[in-house]
Amino acid sequence: MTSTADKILDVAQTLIVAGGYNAFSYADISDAIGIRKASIHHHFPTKAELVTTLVDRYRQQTEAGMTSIQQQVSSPAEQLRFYLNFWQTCIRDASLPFCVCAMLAGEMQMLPEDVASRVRAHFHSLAKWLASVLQAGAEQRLFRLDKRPEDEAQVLMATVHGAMLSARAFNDPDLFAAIVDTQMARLLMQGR
Amino acid sequence: MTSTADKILDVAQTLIVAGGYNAFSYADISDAIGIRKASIHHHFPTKAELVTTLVDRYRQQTEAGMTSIQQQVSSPAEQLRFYLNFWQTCIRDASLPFCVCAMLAGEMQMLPEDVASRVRAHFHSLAKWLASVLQAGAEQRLFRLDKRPEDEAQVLMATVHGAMLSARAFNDPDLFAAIVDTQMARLLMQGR
DNA sequence: CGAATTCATCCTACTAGTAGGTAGATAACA
DNA sequence: TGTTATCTACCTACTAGTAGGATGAATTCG
Repeated sequence: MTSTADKILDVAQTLIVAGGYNAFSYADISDAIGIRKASIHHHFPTKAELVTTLVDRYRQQTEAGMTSIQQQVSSPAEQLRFYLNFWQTCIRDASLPFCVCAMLAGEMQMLPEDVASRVRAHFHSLAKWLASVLQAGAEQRLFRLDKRPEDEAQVLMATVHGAMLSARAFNDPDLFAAIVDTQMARLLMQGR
Repeated sequence: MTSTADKILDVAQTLIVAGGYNAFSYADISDAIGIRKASIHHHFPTKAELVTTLVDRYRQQTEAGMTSIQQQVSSPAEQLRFYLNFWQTCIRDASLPFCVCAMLAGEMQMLPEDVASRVRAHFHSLAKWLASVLQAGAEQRLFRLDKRPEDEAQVLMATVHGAMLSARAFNDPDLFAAIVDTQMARLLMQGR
């Protein structure tokens, strides 16, 4: 049993992932969960506060996911594989076919500052996590890095987000896996 | 001297690039170019038609750009460099800090079908052009491709779009160049 | 115990403002 | 002259957000 506030955030997340900040309204949420608009305003007085809370929750879930990956598997190569598989699955079964923060990043200039700063923070922490995994992998001679782990992490992150976009543009979930797997293979020291 | 219709498209393009399909209105354009809303409707009866025309124009400009690159420089490596430099410059001087179609691709599900199909078409032709450049470069031993040119083109395109997103998220235009140059360097057969 | 009170949740009904779009008059132009 | 471009004025639907009341479940008080 989930709370009303959580249900509101769930619907809002789905709608944001589908079309961004400006593509959803309180009325949409109202219709989706069978509650009056005013009741949504009771839980989240303004749209900015709603999305702020939403991004906070998303960041928390992401952080938990990262920690979980690092606890469950020890090999940096497998850790990266887990991260990529997560999105591969999300996109394939259409459960979360886009990163909330990647979606919002495109609208950065139009977002309330409270939201924008949190989106930026997500990008920072994701880049940091990827860099740490890449660095650990490089130290264990699992990855071959041409540049600093931080730089390679930026490339990888961009590829992942771009692959989400391409999968959507081509309406082909498998394209995400194809792009990301190519990049993953390039990181692994193949035939060296 | 540009026509009113072109001025409308110019403003609309700037606004779409800033926040997507749902983040601009006829009133915004009206304010920007000092013309009444109704006059915009004279040129573009509906918003869908406006954006459809806009994407058509953008695709035409892109096509012309590609052709121009292939006429002016012969080396596939330089052709690719030209393409990447174009975006590097656009993003750095903030003239066109995002690809219109990449922006719209994120909102694919909410777009009018006429717009969506054109966005898809842009992705197809861009992927095709990149693949042809990569293939030519591989044949001339300028690029080292791990996979088929079509697959490598998809990776490259995703990286470019993802780099646009990152540059925006981090509010750092130079990040685009850093990401894209790393990927470019990887394509070139550097001492391997 | 039971009554009074607080509180959270949800509601109906409303606001001011904006969305995309239309009708019809007027002006400029070929 | 008719055609193209622009205007004023308006429409309906929707936007985020507010005011104030009904319900019911805790909590406090006599």
